[in-house]
Amino acid sequence: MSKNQHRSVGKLISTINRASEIHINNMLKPYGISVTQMHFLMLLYQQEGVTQFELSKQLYVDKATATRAIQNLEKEELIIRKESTGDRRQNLVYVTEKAQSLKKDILTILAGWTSILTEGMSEDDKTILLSLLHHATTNAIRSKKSEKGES
Amino acid sequence: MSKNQHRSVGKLISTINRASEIHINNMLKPYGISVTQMHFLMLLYQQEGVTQFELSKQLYVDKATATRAIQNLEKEELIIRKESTGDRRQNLVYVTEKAQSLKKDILTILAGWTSILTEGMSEDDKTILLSLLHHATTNAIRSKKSEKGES
DNA sequence: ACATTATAGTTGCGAATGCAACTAATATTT
DNA sequence: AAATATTAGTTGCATTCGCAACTATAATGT
Repeated sequence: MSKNQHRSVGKLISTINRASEIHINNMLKPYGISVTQMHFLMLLYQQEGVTQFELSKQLYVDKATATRAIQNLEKEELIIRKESTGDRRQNLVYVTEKAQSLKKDILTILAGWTSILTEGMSEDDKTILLSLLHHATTNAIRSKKSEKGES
Repeated sequence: MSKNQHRSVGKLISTINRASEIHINNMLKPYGISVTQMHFLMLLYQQEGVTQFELSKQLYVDKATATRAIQNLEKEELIIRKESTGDRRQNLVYVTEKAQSLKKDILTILAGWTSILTEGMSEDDKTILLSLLHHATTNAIRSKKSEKGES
């Protein structure tokens, strides 16, 4: 009765996240990129010429993390950076052809992990889970902002 | 239409987890412990005289992580380790009085964060979220095991 | 009983990340 | 237009974690 009684949302999420990182990092090893770098790539498949700061905001990571992730993606020749002509502080980021050719593989890896996580759930459950997680994410972000000097 | 289209379970969980760690670590700073160390403490509030390896299994973290977390908890005088008499390889871990006196605070911090995460959800939704996360956790752990040499 | 194997815990290492301090460029104020 | 403040990006630092190698004990096989 007392064992495993403590199953808070936070603890469960932490456990899932650790497993996710290990699994996806292993799957991505042949491509020379990490989970976080993959998430940057996913954003860049949808948007061209975004700044690093904008990417860090969309992923809710520190801009220093963005710098390093993007540096590695550039080293792997998956993206290129162009200094913005309008504002020379900004780097605009673009995916390369090589990244485009990897897109299908990456989507497969991501979908594979999602399907492992949701194995045994009904389609409705999957939808509900996504919706509730999105709700919780919004709450988490709002809290994070209000603890700083938000707007 | 294309913005924020990529909202995979894994990405949402990663975002929530990052916010969780930052928030709870900040709240725990006065106590000199981290989120992970808190999770160890939570287990130890329910069980006396458990081995480090057992604790690492219950939290699904590497045993090296357990070693370091428990070392720090010992440094903070929140737990003590006793070499098992039956098997001298094992360290049996016990919480101290000091840890007991912190229990209420820690539970409050944890509950506070959970209630931030679930703000605006109905009671039913909270139950469903916990249940689906537990389901996903089970899937994640099974996958992790089967990728090694499981049983 | 002795040799081999397995197990609990520790330590070194590399990778990742947030924070804070810094640089360079732009925006704002006076 | 000169001075000040803000912003994008980078870098140093401290912390954390998983993996792999190692030590010591214990369990198993012959």
